[in-house]
Formats: sequence, C-alpha cells, structure tokens
Amino acid sequence: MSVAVENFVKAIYKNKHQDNLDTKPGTIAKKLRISNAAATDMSKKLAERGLLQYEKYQELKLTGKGTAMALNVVRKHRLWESFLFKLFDMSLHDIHREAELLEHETSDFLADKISEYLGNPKFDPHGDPIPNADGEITTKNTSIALSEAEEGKQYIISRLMSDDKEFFDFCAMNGLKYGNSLAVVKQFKNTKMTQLLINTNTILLNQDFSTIIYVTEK
Amino acid sequence: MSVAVENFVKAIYKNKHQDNLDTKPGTIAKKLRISNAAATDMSKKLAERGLLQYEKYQELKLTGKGTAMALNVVRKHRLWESFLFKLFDMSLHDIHREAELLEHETSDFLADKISEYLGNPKFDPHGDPIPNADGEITTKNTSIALSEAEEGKQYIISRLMSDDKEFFDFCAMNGLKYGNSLAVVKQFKNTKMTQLLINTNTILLNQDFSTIIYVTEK
DNA sequence: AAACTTTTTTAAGCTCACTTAAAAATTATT
DNA sequence: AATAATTTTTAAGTGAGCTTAAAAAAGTTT
Repeated sequence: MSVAVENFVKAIYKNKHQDNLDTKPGTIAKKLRISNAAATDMSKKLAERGLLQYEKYQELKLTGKGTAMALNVVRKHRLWESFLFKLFDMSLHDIHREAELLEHETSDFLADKISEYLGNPKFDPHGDPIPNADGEITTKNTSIALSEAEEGKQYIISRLMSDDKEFFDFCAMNGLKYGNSLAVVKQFKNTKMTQLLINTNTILLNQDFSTIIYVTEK
Repeated sequence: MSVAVENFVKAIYKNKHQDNLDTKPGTIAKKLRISNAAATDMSKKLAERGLLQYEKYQELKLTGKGTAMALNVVRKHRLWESFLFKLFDMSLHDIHREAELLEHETSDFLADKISEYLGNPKFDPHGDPIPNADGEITTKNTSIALSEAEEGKQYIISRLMSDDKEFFDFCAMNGLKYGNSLAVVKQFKNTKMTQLLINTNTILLNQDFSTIIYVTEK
C-alpha cells in the first residue's frame, strides 16, 4: 500500500482514538498538510477500496480493513520508536521523525523481529500502546492527563502525547520522562495551570502541556 | 529525492562498479524492471538535474553529484544489512530485501548512528565495502573470484556478490559464509567448474556461482 | 429567517513515473 | 554492403496524488 494511503488511514485512526479530533476530510487534510480537495478525493477512492465509509459532509469512518491497516502502521511506528530509543539514545522527537518514514517500508516480518528483540513491549517511549501483530491493543489505559490530576498526590508519567519538538525539548530539560515520578502541588482553576514538583524542582505547566502529559497514580 | 531516482543512479553505479555491465538505458531498465522508454525518459530528466550525462545511444555517466547520491544510498543499504544481520539473525537474502526498502527512508543522521553502533564497519555481511559518510570507499579490494583461484590453495570467503535467494540458500546450506575458510581442490578448465573443500565437504560449483563468490588467500 | 462565513465538494489541470506502439538508429548477420 | 534483428528513442496515454478556483452545502450570526 502507498505511503499516502497509509498516512491517510493512520490520520483518521489517530484523530478518532487519540487526538480527540473529528475525522472529516478537512480535518485530515490539515493534519497531512494537503488541500481539502485532495482529502475529499482520497476519501472517495479509499471508500471504493473498502478502507472507509464516505458520505458527503460527514465524518470518515474506517472499516475493519481500514482500521487494521492503520493499526499495522501504528504498530510499526511505535516499534521503531522503541527500538531507536533503546539502541541509539536519540531524543523523543528524533525517533518520531525517523519512525514516521520507516513505518511505511517495514515488512510484517521485520516488525515481528523488532518486537521480539525488544521483548514484545506493550508501550513505546512516549507511553503509547503498541498494537500486537494482530492489530490488538491489549492494555487498558488507566492514565489521566496532568490537568485532571489531584493536588497533593504522587504520580508516574505514563505518556507524552505529542510530536512537537519544542514540547519534547522542554520535557527532556525538566525530567519529564516516561516512568519518572512527580507530585502535583496545585491546580490553578482560573488560569488552568498545573504546578508540580519533580526532582526537587517546581514546574508550572499551562494547559497546552498539562493536557498532553499523562500520568498514573503511584 | 524520490525512490525512483535513487534506484536509478544506484543501478548505474552498480552496473559500472560491481556487476560489470554497461550503463545504457536499456540495461538499467532491465535491472529495474521498467520499460526502455521509461529509462530513456528518466535519463533525460536526470541529465537536466545534473546527476548524469546523457547522450543518445550512449552509456549513461554519473556526474560527481550523481555518484555521491548513489554512494549515499549504497552506504545506507549496506549499513542496514550489517545491522539487521547482526541483531536479528536474518538470512542474507532477507536482510537484502529489507535494506532495499529502508535505504530510501533513512536520514544521514540515522545512518551515522547505525554505523557508529556497529563500530563503523568497512564491509557488510556479503563482503561488500561500505562507503563512509563522505561517500568514500577506503578499502582496496584484493579478493578474486573463486573461478580465478589456484588449485591446492587455502582461501577465506570475502564476498558473496549477488542478491538471488536461491544462491544464498545454497550458500547457507553449504557453509559458504563471509569469513569462512575453504580449499580449492581443482579447477576444471573445460567445464569451467570449481571443486572445493569446506568443512570436510566437497562441493562442485559451476561458473554461475564461482564467479560471484570472492575469496582472499589465507 | 436572512445574510454572512466557513467548509466541503466539484472541476480542471499539473507532475511524476510509468506504459504501449511506432519510428529511428544501431548492431549483427549473411 | 545490404538486409535482418535488436535496441533506443519518440509519441501518446495512464493513474496516483497533488494543486487552485469555483460552486455548493453547512454552520454561524444577527
């Protein structure tokens, strides 16, 4: 399958299950940096191929086949991220950038080899779950966004949900790393800021960041 | 640069420096399994881009820029082969197949990481030299084809020059592996066969295989 | 509800990387 | 050297994946 098609179904899947965005052609277009016209066009073609359901002016809905394709690409992406992170000590942003390309040129055979090598991990270095070879995500996500965390409690960082370089740079600089501990000191209701303590450092996060950092109770 | 372009300059480079074939558009077309017309077409376009010199009915000649591109792709291919071979215990044919895809989606940055991880190897598992980051091949190839080897002498396998699955299956079955030792027992002049001894086994090779297995004197 | 704004779709057109068919040139054969 | 066979080039056309511009529909504001 082509890169364009794989990225298209992946974008639909992620908008629906991850980024809490709608799946209308225009929204997908924005994410993929293509024109609305191109997205509408692609939608019709993929509907014919049985990868999604398309109805004028409505949200796109992946079929089972389309979902399977999306999960297959997501699996490869997250396996590559895990692998590169482990072996090469690359930043979260760098591994994302490389995985974005490699995911489309990786056979199922190689994906399984990588998975096996890593001990069939369930999460990647961002804390995102890795679908298994059958496209199933077997882990339940019990984590919450930092913006929803309770004052005074201890948490462990379980997910950094972004692919923005500046965000990752900020995280790296401040010890905000998958698996690390922190305490939520205060939630500022009006300004929607979250104050937390990590490694004896106090950090104040605005909503942009507190809603994409996920944690579980310690 | 597109996959098509990268494969085109790579094919020219390999025909010239490795496979001892000419570099006319038709010959490249055959290798890439595209029509002669497509190859002629591409030749003109790449000439305009300064990657090669094109003269009607003549062989194609890579420019410095074209050669650099070819070597960059070859470098990535051979680094991937080395890497996959080392980590995943994959067959020579399998690593080739995967590398053929990955080579086009690998940043220079990642290539350097892989190289560094492997200790900047000079040869891949086929015995092919790996160009450095500047596109230089610093090793001299002193090996000869088995078909040219002398009766009664001991050799070490230094290169398996092919990408054919059957050939690699044969090699794997018979201990014909990069770095292994063998003795040339007899060269049959008329039938162009080579008889050799490896691990107490006698093997008789025809010319198809004896010309693509390279060795150095022990 | 009418008017305005935004989004989506349709229409026409582009580039890339191919194809097949025919014409032209080269190479091989007698 | 003339003819036949092969190779290369030219010409015309295709599908994928885009674009911009205009038309149509949906959503928002007053």
